[in-house]
Amino acid sequence: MEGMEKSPSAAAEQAWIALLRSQQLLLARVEAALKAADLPPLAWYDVLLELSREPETELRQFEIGERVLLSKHNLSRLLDRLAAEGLVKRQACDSDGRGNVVTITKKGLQLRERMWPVYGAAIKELIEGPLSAAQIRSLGDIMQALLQNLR
Amino acid sequence: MEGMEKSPSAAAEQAWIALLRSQQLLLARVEAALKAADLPPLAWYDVLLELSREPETELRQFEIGERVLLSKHNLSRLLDRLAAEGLVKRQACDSDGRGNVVTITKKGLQLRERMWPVYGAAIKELIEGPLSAAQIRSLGDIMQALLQNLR
DNA sequence: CTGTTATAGTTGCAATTGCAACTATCACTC
DNA sequence: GAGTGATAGTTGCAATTGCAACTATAACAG
Repeated sequence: MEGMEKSPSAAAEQAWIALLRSQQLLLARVEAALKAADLPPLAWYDVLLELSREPETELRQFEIGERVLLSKHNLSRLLDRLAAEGLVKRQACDSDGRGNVVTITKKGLQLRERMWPVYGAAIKELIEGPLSAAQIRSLGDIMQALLQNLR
Repeated sequence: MEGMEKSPSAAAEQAWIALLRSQQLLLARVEAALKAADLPPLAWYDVLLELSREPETELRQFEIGERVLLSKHNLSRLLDRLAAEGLVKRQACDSDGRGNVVTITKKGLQLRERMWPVYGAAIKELIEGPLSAAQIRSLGDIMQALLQNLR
């Protein structure tokens, strides 16, 4: 009764564990690189990046939350910090009295630009270093497939 | 001057982002599955698993830390919780007066066994569901390569 | 031995996260 | 337009994490 197993195959288990570990270590490396350069954590970058895609456009808070995968209360307080640093501006939304719209400030744009070289270099080293171009493509495809499955 | 770029290629960046996102979502799914079954978080499983590989053998605290990728103070307190629940036993090490040795209890073994079906089913669904056998092999290989690079 | 440095682990404190409860507005139905 | 349920966001509180300082032992050089 092959297909009825509820446990994963050995290959899947091994891949899962390697995925878990490497992700943990990769993330730690990136965070360490940012910290070493006296820069804020990755979560700040993510939010700033989303906002800087179209710097003029206001984003609703929940839109940011969807893109960055942050729970709303969590995002609420992250934005508190970002706003306190003058990196974003949060205003009441006139078309929806419950909500806020958020825009990035000049200072926020600048910070994101300062973060990117450090972040980018880390990605380059950690991904392009050990992997061939074919592997990178393959990694991208596989991760996309995993993501599809999570919708 | 192609090779001198400090930014990652578009493919590498895309793969990185997909990796980041999928890992985040996968982990959330697994944790949610455990919680839904009234089971403790994944970190507990990891520690219990390492200890249950040879249930008779005592492990030094730092050995657990190495295998589970947990900072020492973090592990120290996680073991506090596990010990408080009677899942592990922590004793002074006689061959090294600074250290502790940790063993898993019957109750700890039983908990790990109760966790595995839930965890395993989640892995099966999340990894084997969307990926072909070849992709799973490929994923394992790629993650290994990334890990190698992190030594 | 004695002094120095490294290792194992714990603890206090601040920052972050997760959860549940709460407020306010919106959208929809009757 | 009053009532109901959903949505956007905030807040309080407890649990977890990260960091730095601390204790105690070990290991090693002279």
